[in-house]
Amino acid sequence: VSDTHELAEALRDFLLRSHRLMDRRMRAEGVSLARFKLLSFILREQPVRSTDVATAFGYSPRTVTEALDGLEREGLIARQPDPVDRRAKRISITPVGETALRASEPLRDRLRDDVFGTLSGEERAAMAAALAKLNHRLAALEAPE
Amino acid sequence: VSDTHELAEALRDFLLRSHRLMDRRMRAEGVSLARFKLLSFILREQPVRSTDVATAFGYSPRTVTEALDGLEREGLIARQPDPVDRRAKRISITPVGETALRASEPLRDRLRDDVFGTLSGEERAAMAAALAKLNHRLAALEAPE
DNA sequence: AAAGATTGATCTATCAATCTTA
DNA sequence: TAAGATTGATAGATCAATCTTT
Repeated sequence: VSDTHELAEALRDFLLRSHRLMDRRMRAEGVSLARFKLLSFILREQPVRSTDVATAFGYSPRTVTEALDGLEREGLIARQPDPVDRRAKRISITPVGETALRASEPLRDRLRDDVFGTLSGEERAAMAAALAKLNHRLAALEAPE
Repeated sequence: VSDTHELAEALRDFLLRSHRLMDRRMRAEGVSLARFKLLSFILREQPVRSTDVATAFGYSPRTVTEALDGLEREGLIARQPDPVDRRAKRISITPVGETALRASEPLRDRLRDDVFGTLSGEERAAMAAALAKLNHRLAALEAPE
């Protein structure tokens, strides 16, 4: 297939650089992008279990425990024993965590719009459609039974 | 700006998952995707310095030293003192490294074509054009003087 | 046996600091 | 002073193994 090489490179380049930019700026005024996403999810779905986070984000269990440890260490979330299942813990966001989340939200939105705003509505739609195809194909390759 | 949220999520989701897939499969028969890229560059440009690698990939110096340490530990590359600049080292690929690189190449190409092959030529071209715009915009934001 | 959570070892990446040489 | 390379501390992600409870 022609020209997939350059396309893949450009895609990876964009991810790496946009992630670096957003992370750097967001961290300076509150929470990193990765933490922002976790906190958003926890706020929306709380009380939530570790395994729910892993499923929702497609992360490995290890990644989630590690991330939650960090958030808990800084008092942004709390873990409490699940009253009905003694294997599980219920994760909730703290007032400190909610404040940090709210503080970072406008910056995140502004940066994202700054970047994606260079595309026209048609271009964004075309890109979304292409990504949907790609993600669908990827799902097929991941589970090749 | 409308619908940038879903677009950004889809993009991030695709990159995370495609990277995981390629890395898993490639590692099983040779080298990871990240190492593959480094080895390709070193093979093409050798003898090369650490700072050249950092510049070419947009990586931090720390990332490069760490990566080269790993490659050297497994005998895929060698570092030698630069004869004319005693601060520098010249990095070259070893026969073992070249073999590992060649072994992984077909797999990498096949996987990439498997994924991107679901898009038509027009779709790939549109996506490449959009990414070029995005990367250009990102560069402007990175250096905001 | 399977599910929920954690831990150990490792890779890829960052920032910030340091050391040597130019 | 600046450039080339390294090191220390840390974040974010993987796989594989373990421990407790269902």
